[in-house]
Amino acid sequence: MFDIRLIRSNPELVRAAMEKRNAPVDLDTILAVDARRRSAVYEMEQLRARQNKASETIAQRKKNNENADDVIAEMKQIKEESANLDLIAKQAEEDLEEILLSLPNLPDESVPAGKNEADNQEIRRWGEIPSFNFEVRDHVDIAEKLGIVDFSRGAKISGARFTLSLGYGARLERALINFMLDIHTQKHGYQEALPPFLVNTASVQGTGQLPKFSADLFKIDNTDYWLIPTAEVPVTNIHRDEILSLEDLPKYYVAHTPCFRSEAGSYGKDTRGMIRVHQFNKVELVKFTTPESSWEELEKLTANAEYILQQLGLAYRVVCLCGGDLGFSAAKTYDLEVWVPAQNTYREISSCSNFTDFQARRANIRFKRDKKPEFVHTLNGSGLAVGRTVVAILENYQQEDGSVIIPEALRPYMGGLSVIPAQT
RNA sequence: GGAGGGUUAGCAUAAUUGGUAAUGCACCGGUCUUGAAAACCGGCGGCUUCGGCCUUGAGGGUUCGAGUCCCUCACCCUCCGCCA
Repeated sequence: MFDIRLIRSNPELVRAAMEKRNAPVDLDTILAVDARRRSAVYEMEQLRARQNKASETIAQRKKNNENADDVIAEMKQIKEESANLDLIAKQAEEDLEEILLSLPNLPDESVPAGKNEADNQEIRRWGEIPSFNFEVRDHVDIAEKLGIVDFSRGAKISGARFTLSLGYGARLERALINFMLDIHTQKHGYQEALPPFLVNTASVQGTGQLPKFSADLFKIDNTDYWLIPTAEVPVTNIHRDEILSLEDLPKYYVAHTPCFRSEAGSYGKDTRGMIRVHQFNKVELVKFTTPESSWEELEKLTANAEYILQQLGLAYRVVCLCGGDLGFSAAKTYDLEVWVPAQNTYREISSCSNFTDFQARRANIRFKRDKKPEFVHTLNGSGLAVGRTVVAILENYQQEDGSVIIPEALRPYMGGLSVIPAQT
């Protein structure tokens, strides 16, 4: 949520920031709505003040057993006047709120300018891209041959963009989930959370998916429940409408949940395989921090996600999203992109963002260190997207005979298995 | 699903027939003190055009006036029923 006072006091800064995002806004209209709202509210308050005075008089007279009919008559008249004013003021407030809720976060100064994905800035690379002396297969071929993912039955049970993992495929997902959770809880100091997968409208608005992006979400009919598109939603909302104490910060949570996405508008994109599906597993990292420490915490969070890829021996690069590619709520985002051999390119496997006080303002998450409560900063990042990690492992560790080597760090979680054997 | 009880500031607790939210703890500032504690004084939810306005789970209604009465909804607790 945007702070209207920032727009009032520094419209040029806001204008420049939104241009960087490639999402120019009509600040004059906003300021006009704000002015309208302020004068309407002021007018209404003046009338209220009269009302309160008269009301006091009535109470006083009644106490003294005096007649108050004249004042009551006056009050009735004021009431009629105020009904209309009240409506105007409320409408103006709603108008402004609607606009403010639809404004994206301000990008940080360090975010590179740019229109889209092509303008993102590569920060660093890690690991060696594997070379194969045979024709590489994509994860769909590999998985089907191994009998560990059944795409057609996934489609039969539910529809397109749903997968059914079986045997070692299901085991591999479970192993990855446990592996990631163990590292983040034991090595990186995150508290494990297992949140609800259905959340109410207030929660989805708190993290910024609503009201603008309802089309990306699944909604349960006849209820106020939405399927979570990421654990970010329930976990960030753990502290909605709360005031934390300074000693509570920073707070680290890690959660594994399935994620549900409608993928509206992605027709024709990644239609094959498990890169883009309606339901996938993800281990998510969420942080609540003080404003002054959030940038440092973003670097640490990103490093925590990278550590998983390093342990798995998967080559990746870190990319800083440019203004035009930045998500609605984020002030800055690093994407981790893992090497996908069959596509001969890097693909997103984690997205680590600092939301500054944007979500905290919407969800009313504060902390107290002096007199006044202040908004916390929230951050989150995938640590990692499990389905895409499976894709990366299958493709990067494939062997000519169709078998797939299990990365060493993962073997304890696979009952000691070192290779998913080829089917004969 | 049924019956009953509840939701007031960071926390905890008040508020005759409807008369305009009181108090304690915690916290912050001050006085006092070598320093601290205690005591005392002030502050202690949001907004403000500094006149004020708003705030008792949410939204409506009745009324000149609602924490209080009525309706709808959410959540919590207890019991009954059903259930993995």
